[in-house]
Amino acid sequence: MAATFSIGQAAERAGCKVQTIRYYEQIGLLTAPVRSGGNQRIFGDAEVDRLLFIRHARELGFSLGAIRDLLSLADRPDQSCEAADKIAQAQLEQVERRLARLRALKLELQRMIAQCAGGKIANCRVIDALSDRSVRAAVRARPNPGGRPSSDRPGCRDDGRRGI
Amino acid sequence: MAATFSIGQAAERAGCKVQTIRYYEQIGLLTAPVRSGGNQRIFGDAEVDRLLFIRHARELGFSLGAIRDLLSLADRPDQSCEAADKIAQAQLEQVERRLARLRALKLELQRMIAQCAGGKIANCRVIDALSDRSVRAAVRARPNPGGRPSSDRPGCRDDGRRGI
DNA sequence: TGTACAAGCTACAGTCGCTGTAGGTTCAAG
DNA sequence: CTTGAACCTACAGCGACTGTAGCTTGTACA
Repeated sequence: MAATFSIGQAAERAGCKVQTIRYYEQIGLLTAPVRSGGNQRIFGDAEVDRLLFIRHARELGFSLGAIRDLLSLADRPDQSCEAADKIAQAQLEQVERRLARLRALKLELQRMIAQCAGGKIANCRVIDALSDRSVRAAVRARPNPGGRPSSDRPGCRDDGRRGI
Repeated sequence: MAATFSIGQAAERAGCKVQTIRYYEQIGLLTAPVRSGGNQRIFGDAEVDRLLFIRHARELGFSLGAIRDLLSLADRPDQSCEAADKIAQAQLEQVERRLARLRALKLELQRMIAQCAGGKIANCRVIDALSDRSVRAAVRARPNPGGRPSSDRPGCRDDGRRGI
């Protein structure tokens, strides 16, 4: 006999809020589940899996629109996966652009902090650090703006799942 | 003689919308510029630089609050470093967390794409990867052991709104 | 100098992806 | 049977824009 879950249990499994599930249902990303006699939602494994898929994709930065596309692709298993690949590729490119910029900013912040050893912020260049020109310079100065497979640790930590 | 720009020209230079500039002024991120006789805003190089800074920082995922802090570093170059150093340090930590997070995302996206060898959806590893429990755990696993999904950052689609 | 039309102005509503609250109902443990 | 947690709907609010309405200003060309 198949497992069933209340909305609270489903939320716990997916690592999201109860309201988020209701919101996904409301916008049609999840189909409305069956209800109990007392009008409470009852989720099965399939629904929870779909929810997990959505949450995971959100954590990877996919928009709900992109997730809707991915889900509809997954619903038609005979088609080519070219479209899914395209979506993931676009996401990867965006991530790489952000990485390059962030690395430049990190260098600049480190430089500032090092310079700033108890004195004045005489030549603070935060703004320069992020102006188009200097970012391009900083990225160019570094040999690897997103090319080689780096040896970065994958198990890095972040206190918030949102924000990048 | 210093260059001046209309709001439209400033927007073009910063790569944002006219309304966005007015919004930044409204919330006090940009100081109100001088106006022409006909009440139209006139921007100088300094204002455009500041605007560029805001846009790049936004692209890096900083909130407007954090950007306000970063700007305050640049705005008070004569002050003692102590307060500024704190802000820079906090921002650096945030940058490092974002970098770590982005590296993990990049690896996973690369892995997904590498395995999607242009077949059919039925074998599409992109969709698989998003459904895979172990992968999901690896990405999500940044510390949230208390159970509650971290809600310290309100969700909005500042990420992923372009490019996917 | 007149005129057309692009670009500016203010004010306000809508968007995305949630999150919170109010006020009521249902369920399960004691 | 009671209590209190969890559920329900409906709606407001957030951050960071984005769009629209209805008006005014600037400018290029005849």
